[in-house]
Amino acid sequence: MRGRPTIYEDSNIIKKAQEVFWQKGYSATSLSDLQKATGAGAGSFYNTFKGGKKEVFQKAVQERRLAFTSFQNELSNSESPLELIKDFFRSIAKADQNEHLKGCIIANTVVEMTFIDEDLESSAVQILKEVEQMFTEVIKSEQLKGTIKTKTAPEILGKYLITFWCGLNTLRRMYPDENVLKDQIEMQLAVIS
Amino acid sequence: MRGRPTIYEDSNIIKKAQEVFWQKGYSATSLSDLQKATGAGAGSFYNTFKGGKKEVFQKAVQERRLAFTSFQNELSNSESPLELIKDFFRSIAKADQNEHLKGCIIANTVVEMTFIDEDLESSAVQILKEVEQMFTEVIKSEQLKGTIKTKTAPEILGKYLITFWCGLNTLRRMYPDENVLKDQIEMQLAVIS
DNA sequence: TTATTTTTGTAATGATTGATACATAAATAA
DNA sequence: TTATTTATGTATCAATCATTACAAAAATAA
Repeated sequence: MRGRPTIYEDSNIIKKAQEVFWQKGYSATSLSDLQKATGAGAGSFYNTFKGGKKEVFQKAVQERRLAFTSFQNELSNSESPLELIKDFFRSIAKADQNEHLKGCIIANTVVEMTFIDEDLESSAVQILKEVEQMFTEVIKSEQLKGTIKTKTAPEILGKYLITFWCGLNTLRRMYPDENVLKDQIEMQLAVIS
Repeated sequence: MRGRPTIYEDSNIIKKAQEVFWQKGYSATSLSDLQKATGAGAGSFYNTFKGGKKEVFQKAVQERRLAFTSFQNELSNSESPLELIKDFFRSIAKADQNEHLKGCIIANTVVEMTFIDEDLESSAVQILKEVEQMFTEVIKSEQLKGTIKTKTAPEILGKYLITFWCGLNTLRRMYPDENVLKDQIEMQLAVIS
């Protein structure tokens, strides 16, 4: 292949940009912030991402979506997928202070982008709905197996869990404290049993 | 009193500014946006609020806090405060599309301001904690009265409700639909009984 | 070598940001 | 009336915004 070799890999720019977006959100992150974080100057930046800031944000969000897809794979190989989901919630309590304050970039995006950018907002909403659907399906199957006694509709319980996820996104910032969060998470998970 | 009479009342500027902040958040709202919404030019604006944009945002948030204080008064005069709280949650489902998308300005602020402005973030967190405490106290008293059977600690149930409130803040944007929200709210309120 | 291609770094773009300067308007007090 | 005070409207500020322009760098192909 011809041309000057690439120093700043697309994937690396996205990763570094994601870190900044995750903390500061979309509007409060400047191109200057991104250039500092990625090391890439304006030349490389716009050569790689013609769509500029917005394209990189979209890709940072989609990058996060991959983590979810990967979790979905774990689920399908698991013997007790519900326990996997519960353990995932439980693991949140153990995160460090900074992770608590960062929260979930997808949930953050829904809140920030609602009247600002419809594309960014709706793609974040879609991801949350996919996660919700995953919750719902696992619950439905465990109800059939009889592992879950509650007869509440799986669609309601799936929405309950995604609501919890989004609520936890703020509770973590109010109380970035393992002990507080641990008790809350156990209490809310007990509803699904 | 001497001097040219005031056209743009402080309280009116704050109200109009709050509408914009509520929709667009802090960072994405420009002084130009505020001037259009309030009618006040830069002269009046900075004459009234020496602290500029940030001071007005603080006051818009505190203005919202008054709505909460007023609800607290209703509560203390009520014979069944828990039912009042539940009805408040139930009323959320009936809001119109735009209100759903706006969500709660306090919860929004916690998410947006975390790494941006510590003053604004922590004052929003404090308000959420006050609301949580109100929940907790009502639950505690109803447990003593025997109206609530659940023996779960009132502190846990209070945090459960504030977590629900913040989760609903995002669920409403995913499903700005009365029927969907109604069922979810009933399901989550049923936990406190 | 030379031509071609791609990336990089830097300088500049015009627009917008939040905030200030300041003259004028419009009231009251003396 | 005249002096004083306060609010308003407009012009302007430097800083920053996202983006573009473009020449130099650094590789391969011919």
